[in-house]
Amino acid sequence: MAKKTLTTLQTIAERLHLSVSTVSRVLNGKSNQYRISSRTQQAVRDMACQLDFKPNQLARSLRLRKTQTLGLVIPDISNPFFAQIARSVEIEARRHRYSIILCDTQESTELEIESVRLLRSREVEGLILLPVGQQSKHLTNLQTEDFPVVIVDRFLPDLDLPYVASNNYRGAYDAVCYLVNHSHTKIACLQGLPGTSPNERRVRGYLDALQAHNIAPDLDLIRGDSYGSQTGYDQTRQLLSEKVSVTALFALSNLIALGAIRALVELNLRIGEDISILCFDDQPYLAYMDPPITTVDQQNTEMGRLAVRLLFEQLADETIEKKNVLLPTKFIERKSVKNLCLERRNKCTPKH
Amino acid sequence: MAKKTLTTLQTIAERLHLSVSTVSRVLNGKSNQYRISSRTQQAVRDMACQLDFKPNQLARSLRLRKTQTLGLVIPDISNPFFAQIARSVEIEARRHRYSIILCDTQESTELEIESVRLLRSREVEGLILLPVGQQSKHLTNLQTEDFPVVIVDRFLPDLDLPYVASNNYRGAYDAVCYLVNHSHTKIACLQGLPGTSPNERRVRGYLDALQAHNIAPDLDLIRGDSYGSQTGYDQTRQLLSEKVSVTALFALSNLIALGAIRALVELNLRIGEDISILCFDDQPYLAYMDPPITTVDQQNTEMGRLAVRLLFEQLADETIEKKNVLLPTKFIERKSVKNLCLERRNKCTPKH
DNA sequence: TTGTAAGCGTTATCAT
DNA sequence: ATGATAACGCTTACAA
Repeated sequence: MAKKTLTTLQTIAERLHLSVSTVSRVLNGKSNQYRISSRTQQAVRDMACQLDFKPNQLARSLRLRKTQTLGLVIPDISNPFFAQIARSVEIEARRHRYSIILCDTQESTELEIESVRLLRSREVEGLILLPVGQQSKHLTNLQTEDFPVVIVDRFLPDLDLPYVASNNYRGAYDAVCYLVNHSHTKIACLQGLPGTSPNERRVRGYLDALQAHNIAPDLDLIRGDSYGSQTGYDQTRQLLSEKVSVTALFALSNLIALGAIRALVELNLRIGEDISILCFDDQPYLAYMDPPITTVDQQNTEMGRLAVRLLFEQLADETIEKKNVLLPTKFIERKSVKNLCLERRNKCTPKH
Repeated sequence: MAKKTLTTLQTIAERLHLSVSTVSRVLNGKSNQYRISSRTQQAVRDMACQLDFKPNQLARSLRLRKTQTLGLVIPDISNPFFAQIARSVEIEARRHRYSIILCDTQESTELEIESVRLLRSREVEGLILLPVGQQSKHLTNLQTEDFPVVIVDRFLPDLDLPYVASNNYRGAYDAVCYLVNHSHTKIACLQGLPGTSPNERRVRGYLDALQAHNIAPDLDLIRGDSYGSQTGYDQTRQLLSEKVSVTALFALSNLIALGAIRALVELNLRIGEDISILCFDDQPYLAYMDPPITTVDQQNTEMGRLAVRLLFEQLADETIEKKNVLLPTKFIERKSVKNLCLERRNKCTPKH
């Protein structure tokens, strides 16, 4: 194999009988500042181009103590919800000439711990962290060392780190109001991962909306333990074998809804007729189902962009003014909820 | 703000009145090799732990000329197909203790060029590249400098770089055979991005399958110019307004199918009854549509894993034996294709 | 207008 | 069994 002889400042300098400093200065656009002759400038540039010189960012980073790199820690990049966030994070970071090191934690706190350590070891300047979310103590030192970080989606109640998330409470509250206004009172809640903030907020919104309409919540109607589709399927089958009076399902993720829908189809229940369904996280296909599914959409792209923006604010300012952002959700009405009765109930307003 | 005073080998060495070399050796598990006293070993380890020492990988990489990093270049990470590949790449890389720098090229060759340059500048040891795929000359120097790289999904005919992709030709061929065996002869092909290898191979499979059954292909039935859903919608509307006799649609991506389905619904055509549809790229929701959609599934996870494996083979061996892999697709029969006639046609076998 | 030299944090080579 | 030193490729005072 041909010897891999890479081009460095040294190489260029030698060929032109110059010092590395001069070459470095030219290539960093400091020619004017150092009054480098235009002849030299041209020669350096030409040679750099000719040799296809690529500055070694490693050396640069080491010297400058600046890596132009952010860490992105995500529970499951193959989940479209996370993938959309990842995309906007990458794009926004690149706008600032930063690169992204990606870690998929596979929904494991253990891998999350390892990932954060790894990324810090690689001297990333900051972290965009979508935590698994059920534990938080492994993140306390990020706080005490005030290492630049922005938490996204699932935040940690007992940790005071800046975050950006959807207004899950409000989104759920509004959704349940919508159901109630369509005269549903027996509404099951197919929840995601208990103990994670989006889940807790949504469940709280569900409960509060019911109470605001003087409907006594039945805690037994809250079922499930993960954001995946299997749970949606299992819980729906189980539930409908017990509680036949349920008229609507509120699924806390689109995958849960997918599972639920399969169960309903198997049970020969017509969606939007025999039973209504409504779910969190819009995805393109939901508009194409039969019937199209009514959803609570999150602003994924905005979430990613904002996270990066907040991170850069931390990197720039000495004064880290902790700023948390809750993005509004967007209710998308389609055809999966039946209006059981034509007269509307009283209008509703959320508590928080 | 508290001064950011990071712990280095130096710090530990000073505190223990040792040299950095000794500390380095202990922390790199070379204690035995250098016969370091167990007392020293213990002291070093304790201090490292106490100070929460994280070795600076930048310095390490620079010195060792080994970054333990791969570059992943992807046209659109928010596309579930790509996201699934990305995930398996990340997981497989991590198994080898490698990190991933992610670049989303937004389907732009220009950004692809920039990304490759950037990644090489960051001294990644190898590249997993999912090219935009319509141009290739900007990648020739990867070949001439034999920089370790594996191309995934879309490969470049005039470039001799190792790749892993699905057997798109065979997948399409089989799918069209299936349609023909269900007595369809007027089959439209809703294609993706022309000029990209998966598209060309699939179209070729489509044509060959028709010819193998003595059906003269009508080139006017091949429509479309991108993998997105808008194309699927537009082309389907257009097509059905012109060619009413078409009985089946073969969509070359699931997004195209989604668009097509919307068009069909709007036209009041019942899928699997009035018209049949079949598409590439299985996604979870396709099983839940009404009717469930028959698809040609690709082994995304395997593709990512294999790509990393091929890349590591390159990194290990001096002898770069170029190895290309075509993964078989998997035909998933559901309910979206109607059998127009009960007697079957003759069995089919592909040409390649 | 350009060169010299120190240093970023690590590891490898050669001493002792 | 441990230490001193050079080097990885780059930037930046400080010289000249």
